[in-house]
Amino acid sequence: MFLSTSYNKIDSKSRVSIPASFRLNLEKNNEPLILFKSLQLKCIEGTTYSRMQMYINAIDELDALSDEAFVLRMMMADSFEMKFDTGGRVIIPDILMNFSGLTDKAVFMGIGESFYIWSPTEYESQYTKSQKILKEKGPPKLILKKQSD
Amino acid sequence: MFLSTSYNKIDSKSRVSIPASFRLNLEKNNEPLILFKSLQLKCIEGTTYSRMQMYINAIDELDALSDEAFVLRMMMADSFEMKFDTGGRVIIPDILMNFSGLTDKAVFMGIGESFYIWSPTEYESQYTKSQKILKEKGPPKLILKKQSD
DNA sequence: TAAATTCCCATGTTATCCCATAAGATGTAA
DNA sequence: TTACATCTTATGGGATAACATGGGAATTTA
Repeated sequence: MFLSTSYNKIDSKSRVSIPASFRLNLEKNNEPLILFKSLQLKCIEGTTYSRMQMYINAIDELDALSDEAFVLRMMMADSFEMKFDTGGRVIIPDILMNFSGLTDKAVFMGIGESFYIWSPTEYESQYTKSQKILKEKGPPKLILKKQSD
Repeated sequence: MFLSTSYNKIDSKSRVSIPASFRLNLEKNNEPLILFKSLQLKCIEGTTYSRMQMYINAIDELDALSDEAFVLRMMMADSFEMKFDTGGRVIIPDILMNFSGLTDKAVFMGIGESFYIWSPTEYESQYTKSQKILKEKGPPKLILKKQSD
């Protein structure tokens, strides 16, 4: 599970340290890391190889000619399997740097099954927005369920 | 699985490098590479030998005299098993070059179980189209399932 | 024998590996 | 609590390997 927030530096080689707790989560499950363009937000999304595999399996379940399948295939084109160096860093592909507006600092934000990587300005504006919604509409009403797998 | 996007050059001998990550994916599963005309798009599709076998099996499930079976058989006729040179390149057959409008640059686009090869112009127009659909209809609503095999 | 194809090696660029350091956290004993 | 040692984490830079690509020699085909 990916939780918590941290700021890390992106160096001149586009290298950035993935937070240790995220790395540990991947390592203990023996999962490669996949980064991809978020479909709804201006940020990079990180998740496990096996979760990405679920998205791919979902494509075959859809009508091959549908818009949904088309969009999902394009999502795969904007997805990348990451390799860690000995210091726990990855190189962020240019496509993802440009899309998310990253330059020299990245905000890592764990959201459970995956995590977001934002530029500091985008992060702050989205965070402010979420606080505003929370204040106006109150906390969401949830129905909690135990794992069923 | 095939992920990510990359631009590679097609030289005067119709040679082109298959992206290293695609090659590795094939090698580690000991799979030959098959290229064929896409059925729905103006591009070449690449996939594993065993996924092509699944298409062939699917034909047998159809009415042998149906239009669908006819189209699929024709697709097989335009499919080619590729041989790699020592540098990881293949020679794209003329039929596929002409069909997809390829000249001197190829865009490789991983879409999960297979990948597309586009001319840069065709790629850009299709990519733009997908972004437009995403914006208008929003991200596809999926129910992700764990692997069942 | 001319043309095309296959094989092999050379090269520049880029990514990957490896080592070093500094800041911070954690632990231990006075 | 303070002082010191140890471990982890983030980060910098240089050496090395991998990749994409060009070109030529050897081999095949017509």
